[in-house]
Amino acid sequence: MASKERRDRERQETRAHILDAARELFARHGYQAVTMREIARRIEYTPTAIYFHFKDKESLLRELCREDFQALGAYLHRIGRIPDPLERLQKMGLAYVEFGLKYPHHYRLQFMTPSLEPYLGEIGLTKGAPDQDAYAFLQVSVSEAMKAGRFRPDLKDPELVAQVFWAAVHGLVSLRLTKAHDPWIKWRPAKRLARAIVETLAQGTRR
Amino acid sequence: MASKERRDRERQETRAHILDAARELFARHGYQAVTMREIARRIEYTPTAIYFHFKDKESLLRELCREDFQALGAYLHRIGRIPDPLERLQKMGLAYVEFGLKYPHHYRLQFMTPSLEPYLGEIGLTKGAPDQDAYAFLQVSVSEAMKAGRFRPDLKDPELVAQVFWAAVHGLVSLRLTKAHDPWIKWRPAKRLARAIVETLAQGTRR
DNA sequence: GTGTTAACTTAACGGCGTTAAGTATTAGAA
DNA sequence: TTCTAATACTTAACGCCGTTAAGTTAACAC
Repeated sequence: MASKERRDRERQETRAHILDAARELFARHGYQAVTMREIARRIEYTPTAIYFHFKDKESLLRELCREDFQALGAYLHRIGRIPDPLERLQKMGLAYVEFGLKYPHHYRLQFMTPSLEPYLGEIGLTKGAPDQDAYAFLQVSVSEAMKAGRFRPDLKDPELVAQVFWAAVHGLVSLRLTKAHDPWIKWRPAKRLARAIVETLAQGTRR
Repeated sequence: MASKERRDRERQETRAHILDAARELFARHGYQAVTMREIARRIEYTPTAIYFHFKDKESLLRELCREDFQALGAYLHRIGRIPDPLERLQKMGLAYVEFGLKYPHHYRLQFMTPSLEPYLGEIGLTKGAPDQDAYAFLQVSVSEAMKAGRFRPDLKDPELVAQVFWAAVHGLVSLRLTKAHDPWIKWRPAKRLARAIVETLAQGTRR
């Protein structure tokens, strides 16, 4: 009957509850610091109940990460199709850094958490769809710039150039996240650094 | 009498034993995965014995890290004083990536482990000594290049440029370490990526 | 009305980092 | 030479953790 559907709905609701609690706690304290017991307490269930909805702590993480990758994809795709591919690449770089520093905990989970290393390809995002797969979007933009002859002639491999761009912006975000409060370093404002990086990349790859 | 010195020496020896065991286990399995009990087993003491020599697990990490920072400083300083500062910066970038990928676990501890975030300034390295403080060495080289008028005229802040260089090479190392086996990405060889990055940086900042 | 299943809870396991309390060995003082 | 005190440990335990086996309860199918 309809009761079956209601139960299904209720199941999805508690599932979502768990995810919400986990998301907030992970975001506030980091993956490692959060315990299953704490998540359970938050939603007023016993720890065991979570295991009825998720295999283990790591699958919680992966589920959240899947959502975050989609969010990043959308965030970058929002930039849209700026006609000039080099300019688009610069805007993407700025947006990437913005995303990373705006949602540091999401970013940590996605790109700085080793435990989820081998599973990224298996979390069910459609590879190559530019609005979901930010890396594909980057590749496409690099390829277009290359086809338009905007890069130095010795840069013939789009994948290589894409990886150079990605590495540079990721470096900025991840360094600032791990060494944010280190008195050893007198950090320049992130915005200025981001601009300097994307400009250097553009200048350095330009024909 | 002399027995005091012998005891001191013995104390240092077991201390070193603990550090050696910790170093190897951290390197093989990563900080989080290694337990104090395992370290103790390795050196045939009880777990409690470690606490006589070190405050807790994290101070083990910090002590090892101190050594690693010195190692990196020496590794880069080895490059010596190539007269042309832009060329020197490129060589430093390549060496940095080499170091990171050659000693991935050391690198992880130094630059990708959040728990040691606020203590970097307190681990007893001499700040500013170019053979110990790799960041100082980088700064000096950037400053020299700037004074020699090798950079674009709009690049007037040595600290900013140093941070751009660092971010780029760190991005390469850390991305490759966390996403090394991700089938999502078809990684280009690290050497080629490193060369492409330092060339792009040099081209992109050059006058 | 009875049996089955879904969605939980209770209780427990083995492991963790860490600490309080105890113990042998040694050093130096009386 | 005996006593005291410190050193370098060990034993036992605490309060956590992720996870699981077994039990419970309520709603449904027949």
